[in-house]
Amino acid sequence: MFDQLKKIAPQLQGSWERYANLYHRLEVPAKTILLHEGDVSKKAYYIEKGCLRAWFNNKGKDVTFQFFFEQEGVSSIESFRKGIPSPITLESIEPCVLHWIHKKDYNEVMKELNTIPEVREQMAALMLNRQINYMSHFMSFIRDTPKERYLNLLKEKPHIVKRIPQHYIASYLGITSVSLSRIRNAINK
Amino acid sequence: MFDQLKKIAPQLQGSWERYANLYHRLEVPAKTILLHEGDVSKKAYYIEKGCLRAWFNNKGKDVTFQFFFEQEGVSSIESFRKGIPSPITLESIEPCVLHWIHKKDYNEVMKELNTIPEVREQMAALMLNRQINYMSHFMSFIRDTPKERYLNLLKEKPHIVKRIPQHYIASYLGITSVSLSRIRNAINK
DNA sequence: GGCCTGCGATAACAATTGTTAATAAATGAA
DNA sequence: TTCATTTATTAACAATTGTTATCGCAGGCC
Repeated sequence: MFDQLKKIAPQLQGSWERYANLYHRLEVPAKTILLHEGDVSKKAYYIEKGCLRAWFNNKGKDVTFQFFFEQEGVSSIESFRKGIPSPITLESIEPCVLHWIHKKDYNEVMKELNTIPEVREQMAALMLNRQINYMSHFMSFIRDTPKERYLNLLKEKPHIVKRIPQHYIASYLGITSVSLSRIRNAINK
Repeated sequence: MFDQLKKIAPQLQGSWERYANLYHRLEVPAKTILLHEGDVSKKAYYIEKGCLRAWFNNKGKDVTFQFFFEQEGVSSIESFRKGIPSPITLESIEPCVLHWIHKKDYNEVMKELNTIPEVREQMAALMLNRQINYMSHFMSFIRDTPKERYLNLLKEKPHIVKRIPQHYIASYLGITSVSLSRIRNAINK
């Protein structure tokens, strides 16, 4: 779970085990809600096995916002870090093996890690990359047609198309499942 | 230019003037390009007066990505911070009074500021907020219709609608200027 | 003033997407 | 296995948006 950080800050030696003990293992079936839209998030998750989606309710329909897979950390970042109501729901798509940490413990770990300049830089770089990812994802929405977005997804993130039910992908692409079905049909010709 | 930071780190007293001297004043007419798509950014700008837009070329048409106004810092963040070719062009919309700083100097200032925990926290919070802004902007694209996005813009950021030519706003909303004109016509009834 | 350019509105038609509904296939649980 | 639920496809029609082109207006520049 801390593989990357261990390389950067080996001087923390004994601390890693202590950190790992703050995480709690959790197995959940598919379609389990881990955080409800509107609630304040107190837990951050790490995915050992399975996948999740973040979605929100829009006029009675659910709109999928993002997917998460193995070896990824998951939270409603604004809710978890700022203590405000979450704009999104977190839900398992497949049966999952997760590890969660309480906000209180997470903050303690971060406090310690932040004393190490190398780790701090690494964290800042991670945040920058996350921001750049959101920006380029957003750019594709004002640049490309739904058909182009689907073809991009097939090329750039085929694991999503292979693993995620199509109607979730449709709303992730900003279209209806009917329209995605038509687009797929048009491509196979 | 450092108003916010002065409150957080008054102990830097004499440094502010030194920092301010690293900035160069620059006046430009409208439609001046400050950074070309594909070039590596070496300068970050601060807007004293006027406004800019970030746009990129898509199949011969330019697509506006973001607007910037007075008292805002502007750069192609991935190009400036990571030294990679910029995915966007920066261009003035109105005649502007700008202040720019060279990357080398910027890094020096940041190095000093990063030694102060309070400033570091403030910077991290700023980055977090930027990311949250991009996320919620993106959410509006998979949630709302073009008409709803325009109505949101009118409500949330009326200064953009008042000040920016309509065809730039259209591509910012992900639609053509013809379609935006139709939407405006439909609203006025 | 006269001219050019940029900007916005509108029309006509093509293309795409949304909506609703019906159906079929796949999946999962008892 | 059987049954119920979920998921994907297709059709028909409505609504929206894109494309192309024309027109009028206002601002800036000579």
